[in-house]
Amino acid sequence: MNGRTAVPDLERVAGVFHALSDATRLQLVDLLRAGERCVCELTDTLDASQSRLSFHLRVLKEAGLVLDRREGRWIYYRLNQERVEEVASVLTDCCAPSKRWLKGGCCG
Amino acid sequence: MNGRTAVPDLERVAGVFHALSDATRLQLVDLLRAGERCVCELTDTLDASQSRLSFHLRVLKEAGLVLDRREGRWIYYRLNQERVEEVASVLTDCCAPSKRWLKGGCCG
DNA sequence: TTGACATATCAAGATATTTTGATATGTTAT
DNA sequence: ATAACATATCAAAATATCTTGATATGTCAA
Repeated sequence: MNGRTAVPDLERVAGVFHALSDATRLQLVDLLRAGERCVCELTDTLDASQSRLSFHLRVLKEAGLVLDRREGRWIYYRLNQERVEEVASVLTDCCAPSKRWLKGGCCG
Repeated sequence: MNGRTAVPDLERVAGVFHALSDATRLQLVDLLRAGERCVCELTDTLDASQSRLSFHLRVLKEAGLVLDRREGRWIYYRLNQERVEEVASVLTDCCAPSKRWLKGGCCG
């Protein structure tokens, strides 16, 4: 991005935050905190169109924040606790100045 | 957003995550973890154009993640620890299913 | 009081994201 | 086999974000 540093984590972390940067997706995450849900339950609850939620679920999935599994015709989504915790720790560490944060940061 | 719920926090939280969803801004936050910096130090370190960093700093500022103060011709930016911690706790709570998360969430 | 410096803001173009409606894919019941 | 269902994907339009270069604002030094 700036031609000098190669910080592999940067884009990935930014991608996870991007996945969390939308109100609809935050609502999805909020719903999934209570446990696995199939897409139709989510569309019902959020009163959102099928393709719209499908899009947002894909964004969350590609960021690694949710996992899915098929059961019959339904596809169930659930939080990927591990990934959420990993990102939570980025922010937690952010407030603990002694800890290294983004690998290879450019503090010169 | 979906016409049924009024979740004031949602957009604000989404806004903070959006501010964190860009590699340049994450680098800025990373730099500021070490303490206050003026814009010219940041542009030097990141080798980014002045107006570009100014734009990104504004995004961070509008999200409440950084604060600034003028000293002479320089403007110094620093992390707003409080806000960072607040957002960190959103994610931390996300992994603790018992706690309420987004106010007025739409779990029916 | 002019010039140089540090930073912000603006407008235009370049990119990326989101929504919508249509269609495709996979699954089950008949 | 066919129809109905649950979901994904696609293409196009609508929006939003980012970058760039130009200009504006505020501050200091000469």
